[in-house]
Amino acid sequence: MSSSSPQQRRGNTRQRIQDVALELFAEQGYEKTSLREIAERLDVTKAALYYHFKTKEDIIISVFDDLTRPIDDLIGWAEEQPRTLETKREVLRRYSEAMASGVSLYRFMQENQATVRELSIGETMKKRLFALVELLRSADAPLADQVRCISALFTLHAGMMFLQHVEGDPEETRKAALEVATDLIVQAHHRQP
Amino acid sequence: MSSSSPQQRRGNTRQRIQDVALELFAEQGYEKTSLREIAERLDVTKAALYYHFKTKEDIIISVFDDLTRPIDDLIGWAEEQPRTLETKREVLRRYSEAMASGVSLYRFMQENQATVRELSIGETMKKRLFALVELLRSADAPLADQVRCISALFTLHAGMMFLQHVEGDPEETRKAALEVATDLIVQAHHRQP
DNA sequence: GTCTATACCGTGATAGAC
DNA sequence: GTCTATCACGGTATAGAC
Repeated sequence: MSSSSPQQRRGNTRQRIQDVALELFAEQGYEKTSLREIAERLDVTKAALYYHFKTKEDIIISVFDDLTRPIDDLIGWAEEQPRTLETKREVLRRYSEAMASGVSLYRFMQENQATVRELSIGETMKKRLFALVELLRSADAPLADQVRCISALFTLHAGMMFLQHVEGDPEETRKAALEVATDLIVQAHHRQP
Repeated sequence: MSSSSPQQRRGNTRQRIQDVALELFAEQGYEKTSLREIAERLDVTKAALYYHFKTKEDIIISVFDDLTRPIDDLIGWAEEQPRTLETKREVLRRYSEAMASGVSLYRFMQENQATVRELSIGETMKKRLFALVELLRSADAPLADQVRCISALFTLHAGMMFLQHVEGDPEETRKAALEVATDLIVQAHHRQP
């Protein structure tokens, strides 16, 4: 018991910046959160942040990279599977779980789309979303069924964000959203050859 | 033909500020749009804007009030109707149309949720969304069916925003989204007594 | 290698002159 | 009704203390 005082000694500063930043970004929005505020919470100066990260954008990029690897893996896995209904169900299941274990980040992206769109992570996220839609939909299906696939994805988001504030048990709500989403892709899937 | 030159003479300045502001807010996001930029587009100074509006927030509030009256009317109308399936369908139909005729505003609210949430219009919008959900759902229905009602609303949003960039004819896409949304509330409705 | 002090320019906002 | 001047705060940058 020699070192390590009020706010932990060292080495973990970078990690602590990421944690605090994500928390505040998700709570108050990206632009409304100032670097000063992040620095004050950690009891350092603004300039200290610039030792660990080149810019404000860099902070959120690093968080994004760390927390969305599961989605990347999921897409990689799914693209090597046969395009069966069961594969699609599994994609939704895993996507729902991935979101649940990174709520803050997904809430941030949901509520700061205008910001994210101009950031470099915007392009990345857009590509992944398209990849997911591509995995779920059948190109020759009627337009309504293609909408169903996208709607399924949005339902999972809605289930996490909007519903969480209204109903009781989040986990139960997540399951319900997953059920509805699955239902949608089942309908869309069955109408194809 | 005496007055009215390069940029229209007068009296409509307030209106022109609203138009330009909404356009830029929807395009680049609320925070990324500076008052200087708005002023420059109109060929006046920043301070001139402050004659017409107390704050930046006041600008978007005024636009919001002007453009969301249809939703307010819709809710008022629906609350006096019998809670039948046909009423619910009509709510979705009109909501979809209302969004179509105010795309910029809805896109702004969709992509700047974090900002809107802290603004006074956030509370108003939240109340209206809840009112709409209340009109669509049946309190005693299973959780999954309640999710379906919310999902229906989100599907309309998705149909307007996300899909618009991907597919071809926006009007056709809107119709498809409306179809899927209607389908969802039909399912939810039939499972109640 | 980790941080502080300090300064730069752009932002929303205000007061007061024309 | 519109402008100039001025303000505090935002992200960013660098020099240098430990």
